[in-house]
Amino acid sequence: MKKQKQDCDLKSCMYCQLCIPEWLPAINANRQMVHIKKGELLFKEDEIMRGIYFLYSGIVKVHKQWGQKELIVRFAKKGDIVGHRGLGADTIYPVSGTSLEAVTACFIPLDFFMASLKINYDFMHWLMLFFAEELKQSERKMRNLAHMSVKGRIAQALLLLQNKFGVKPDGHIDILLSRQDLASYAGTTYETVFRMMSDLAEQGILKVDGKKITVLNQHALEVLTRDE
Amino acid sequence: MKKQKQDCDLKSCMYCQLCIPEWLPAINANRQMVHIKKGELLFKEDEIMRGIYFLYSGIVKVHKQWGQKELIVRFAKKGDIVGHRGLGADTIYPVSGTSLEAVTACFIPLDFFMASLKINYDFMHWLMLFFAEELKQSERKMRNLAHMSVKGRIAQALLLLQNKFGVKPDGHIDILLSRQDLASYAGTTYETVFRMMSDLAEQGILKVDGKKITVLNQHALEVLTRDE
DNA sequence: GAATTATTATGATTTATATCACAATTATAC
DNA sequence: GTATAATTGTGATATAAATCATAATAATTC
Repeated sequence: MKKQKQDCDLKSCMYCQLCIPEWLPAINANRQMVHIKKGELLFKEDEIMRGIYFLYSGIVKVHKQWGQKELIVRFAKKGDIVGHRGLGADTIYPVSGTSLEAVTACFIPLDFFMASLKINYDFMHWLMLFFAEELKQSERKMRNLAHMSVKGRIAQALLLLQNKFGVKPDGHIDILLSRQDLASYAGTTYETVFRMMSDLAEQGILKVDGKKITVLNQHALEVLTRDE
Repeated sequence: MKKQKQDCDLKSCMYCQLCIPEWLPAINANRQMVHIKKGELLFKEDEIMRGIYFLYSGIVKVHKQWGQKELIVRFAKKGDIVGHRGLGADTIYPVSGTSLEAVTACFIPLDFFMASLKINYDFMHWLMLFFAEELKQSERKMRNLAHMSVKGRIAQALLLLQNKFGVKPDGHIDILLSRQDLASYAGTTYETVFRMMSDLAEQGILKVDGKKITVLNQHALEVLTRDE
């Protein structure tokens, strides 16, 4: 991972948008542009938190390990904040961030970030509500892992991905994931993902062409995510 | 649920501790004491958020439903904040709060609570870090549900309970849960909880006497929560 | 562009854990 | 203090989904 000074427009993330204008020069002086290639680590689970990242381009998967198995807790794209899960009682990253395609990000060192919070009420308010929203989503997913069937969780995962990344002109969800990543996101194995997706394709609910997945019947997917 | 004006010392929760002294009279004017009996709802999943609660006494389980099944995401005791999961993009409670024993709580209406945040930087900062910490814990549990065995999850649940509620002089964890509640906390069924606990008792790791559970070998439980 | 590595496809087999069933307690209510 | 409901204990059975195995593609790398 290389770091370099380089300009961004200072208005493409919530940090720059919500900090007071007088603070922007300070941000400019403290930020570092970070470039990583596809498949590289941006930050690593269990390591001491160095700071926060705001993504300029590319996609990052945020994941936790359990022995050989992983669970993807979130995907982040342009404009998103990542690394903030390290905040709290200790400042150890509880997750890793790995790029799925080449990533450019703005790195804010932890001490400067914490100082920013003291000055910028609006940003801290936003961050607090953002954590609240992520907690909601996390607990919804937790319940799904505990009680929903695998097919329901895969349906839910596809709906969330479509909602976050949108679709290309031809209709396929605008993110290309390996079966293994999809499995890690839905909390299952890639073999099971394969079987369930074949099944959904046969039923005409999905169209699957390699990594390009098109939702043909969104309502049917939503029904699969309902209880009972 | 009955509400009544009644004094508390205005210093038993983080809200009163971190708000500026000048704000305390406003808190005093807006808070409402709430009393509910064992097994009653304090707030209900999917309902519009009315406000936040701080517990004075009793224990509350915070839980989500999935059809007939439930998942307990957290237990709260004296001093703890509950109902804050309603904050975020919308203000719908994503969970229910049910008392496990008679509860007295301080209710703060949502609009006054939001106003408090604007005035009291220290409290908002604490709340933000509290959300961050809860998100960490939530995602750890999420990973456990996805990849850890049931026995590991039960061991983890017992360790968390012992850590939060402590032990009575005779050594048993200072919270009495039904097997079903323990199961809902560990993300399994009460039959499986029973079997696993019998097993752990046979191995001399636990002592189980009705609802009184004593951890005899904490290290052995911790080993069960490790990966591989 | 050949060689190596990773991903995808697919069936067979195993296993952990839920579900079902019912008796025995224990708690709660009237 | 008896009646009713809820919780606990325990074995038998079912099943969803993981694991194992192996071939077929596809994607990197040198």
